[in-house]
Amino acid sequence: MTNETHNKAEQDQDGADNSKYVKKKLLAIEAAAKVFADKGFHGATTQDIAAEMGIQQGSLYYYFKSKEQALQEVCEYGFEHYVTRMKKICDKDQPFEAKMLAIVTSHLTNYRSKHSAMKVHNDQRLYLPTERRAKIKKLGSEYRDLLEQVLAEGIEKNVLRANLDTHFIAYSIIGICNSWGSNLVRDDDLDLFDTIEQCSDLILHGTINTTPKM
Amino acid sequence: MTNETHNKAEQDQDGADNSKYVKKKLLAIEAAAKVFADKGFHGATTQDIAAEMGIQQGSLYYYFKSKEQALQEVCEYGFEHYVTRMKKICDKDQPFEAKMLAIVTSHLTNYRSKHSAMKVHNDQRLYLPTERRAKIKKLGSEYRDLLEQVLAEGIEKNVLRANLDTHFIAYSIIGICNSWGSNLVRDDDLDLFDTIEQCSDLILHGTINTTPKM
Amino acid sequence: MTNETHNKAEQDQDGADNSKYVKKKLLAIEAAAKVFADKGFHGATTQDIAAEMGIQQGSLYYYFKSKEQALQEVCEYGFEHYVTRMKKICDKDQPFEAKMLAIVTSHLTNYRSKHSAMKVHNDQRLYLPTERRAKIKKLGSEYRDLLEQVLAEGIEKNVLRANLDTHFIAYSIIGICNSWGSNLVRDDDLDLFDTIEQCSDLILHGTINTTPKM
Amino acid sequence: MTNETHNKAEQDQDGADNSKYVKKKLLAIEAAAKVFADKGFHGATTQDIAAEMGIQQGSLYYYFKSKEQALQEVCEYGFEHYVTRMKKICDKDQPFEAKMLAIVTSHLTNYRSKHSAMKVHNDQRLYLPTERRAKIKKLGSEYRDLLEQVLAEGIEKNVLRANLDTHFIAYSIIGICNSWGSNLVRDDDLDLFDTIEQCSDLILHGTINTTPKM
DNA sequence: AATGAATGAGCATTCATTCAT
DNA sequence: CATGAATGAATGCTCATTCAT
Repeated sequence: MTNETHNKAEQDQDGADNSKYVKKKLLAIEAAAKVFADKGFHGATTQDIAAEMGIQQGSLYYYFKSKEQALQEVCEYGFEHYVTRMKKICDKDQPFEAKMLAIVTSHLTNYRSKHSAMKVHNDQRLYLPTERRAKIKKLGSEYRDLLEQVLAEGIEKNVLRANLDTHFIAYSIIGICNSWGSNLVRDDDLDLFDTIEQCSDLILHGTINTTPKM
Repeated sequence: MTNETHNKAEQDQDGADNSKYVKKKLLAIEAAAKVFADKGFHGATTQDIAAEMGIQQGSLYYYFKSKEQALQEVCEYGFEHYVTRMKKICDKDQPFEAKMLAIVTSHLTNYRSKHSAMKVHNDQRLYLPTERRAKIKKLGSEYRDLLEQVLAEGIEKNVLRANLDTHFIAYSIIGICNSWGSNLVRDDDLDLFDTIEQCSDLILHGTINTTPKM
Repeated sequence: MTNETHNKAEQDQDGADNSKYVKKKLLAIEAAAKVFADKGFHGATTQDIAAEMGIQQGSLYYYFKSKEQALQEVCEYGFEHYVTRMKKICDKDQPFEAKMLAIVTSHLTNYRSKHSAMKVHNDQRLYLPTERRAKIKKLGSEYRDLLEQVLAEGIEKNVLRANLDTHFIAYSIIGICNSWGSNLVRDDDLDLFDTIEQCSDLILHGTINTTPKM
Repeated sequence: MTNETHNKAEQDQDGADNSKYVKKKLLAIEAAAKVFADKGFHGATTQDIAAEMGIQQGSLYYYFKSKEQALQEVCEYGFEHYVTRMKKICDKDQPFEAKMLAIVTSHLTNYRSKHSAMKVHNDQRLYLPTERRAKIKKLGSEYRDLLEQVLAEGIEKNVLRANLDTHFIAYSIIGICNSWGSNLVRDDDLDLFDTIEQCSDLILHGTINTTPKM
């Protein structure tokens, strides 16, 4: 619990009807996310973020103690429900293919809804000092671990090839999904469900034609 | 004799024995690449680059007219032999699998040799103003086009599944390779050839076990 | 509410009680005028201007968007009430000699009150890019036109010699006045009214003795 | 005689056949004059001057020890034959009107031939530190003194009005001439001899019509 | 809850100057 | 004579941050 200062920017859950603050804080995070996504952390100015919110530059400090904290919060926000959702998917008793589809869907859908924050998480989190990255890192490994478990299960059940390196495949899946996630953010015309389907298909079946040649 | 401008930073191809300049200019590009890769374009300072080269900040402007131009040159440098190599691979008369392996090898090897410049190209080129990105963009599409051709060939020869969307697959391959490329840059212990093999395998065969269950 | 830009330096006429800003902005213009007059536009630093105001260098940019804009505003300020006053003089129904005296008085008095700004207008306005000079140019021609009209009237009424080139004389009057204006700025001991009288006398009667020789 | 250093830039009259150096040095002064006239002392760069001469920036230091020295030499060069010529005019036994015409002619002609240097002398000499201005100042007062003598003579001979303040008139004449000199530099279409005539006429006869009204 | 005003450190860039070759 | 290479100090400008109101 941060009880060192009484700066509003540090107390997030006062319990009472600070609902107005909470709502505006969310807007602040989203504004920061958008601006960081567009210009990068160092390329963005607090003035940019304030303008995006429609407030004055100085007022921003009511919501964030510093620019760095804004980045941290954006990254955490972009990753928040992520692991939670992944856990739910893992816990369900479903065939491997269904799980994989659910995972890809979850990943890419997140890009479309919290797009900016996700992009910021992927591209800009490295500009945070190590201390600030702790929570984000933990979430990241949790996510990867869960994914690896799903893959291990697949192998065990003989659905996946026995010689697969689950660590490698997990990274690759995340890589493909992030890559398409960026495209989804950049290109509004790109169809979400089509992309999901194609990603899953590639991950599952690769590109080689396995039906016997005639 | 270029007697309109005497700024070395503007003349790139004098032909004569300006080999000393050319050599140091290359060092400048590599220093800039390293610094941009580490800190991002906006997070890096010209002082950082100069320090990396072992010269004074002001002297850097003997080699680059501006920080932006440095970024441009790094991006172009990182992509230079890229398309050339891809063309060579495409022109050879080889089975599809061999070509794909060659492509992945080329892509990932480039990351290890010109690692920083490649990373900068991928992550920072968007911070260049559109005019400066023209050449880079052209190289990018050429690369993608060549890759799509290879895939189309594979489909035609019945090596690849007929229902593949070459555009989608091309993007995905580039996505996986860049994702692993970043890992190769970040983690020196990662084995290059192992990574190459696993990437190719995933792209070709996916994850699903196709041998009949017993 | 201007909510597109929140840079004070861009909003000049808010109307409301931004009187504090307006007052300090005026001080800023006068400080800039003094410094530009002393050291020339390129020889002056923003640090000089800030020091003259007693604020920090960076704070200067709250009042001016750029050094160039400061020069522009100083020039316009130095010329502002100028044409207005000239118009009033022209409109009055007075004999030519009285008008000419009024014009010289107005010109030289302005040097003493807004001395620096006037000097800057005369000596430094050429360092402004053409776009920034538009308003200043317009004011300048208006001034000259009015002066030429006064002269034309004088000729018409047979007070002035018929063979005078009004354009040439107008330029010359401005030349003499500016020349003495500079002296007035440089030398505080110079008597304003004496200078005015002598200037008018020279312009009107030249130097030649017209009383018949004995 | 400066015999402290052996820098070529300080030895001007070696006696031998340094005619090549002398010629190029003159070109250097004229190049500096042009550039200073266009951009002002502080606005001009040594690179500009070198470019104007067609040499490299570093090579300029063969001709000038410093930028300031270049300014000094330009100013002196622009004023050099000036006083000499004035002396010749004064010494001749001519009626006052002829002398005045000769003076104005000399002044304005100089602007057309050494135009840039003259302009620099007038507008930029103040940016020199006091020590460097000694010679220029001396020349300036000599010039003014001679002019005042001519005027005093005119009064004595009853050609000029007895109540004239020679000091004031001398300054005014210089003021008018410089003002038109600048115009001559700026506007190539302006007719030199027409300007000379009109200036003399204004100085001598003023603007007032002295012929009795009918 | 928000803002206007100010700050001060940092940054890209310029430029006069030097000097070995 | 001339240049290429380098320097380092200065300068315009930006921006995160603070704080009284």
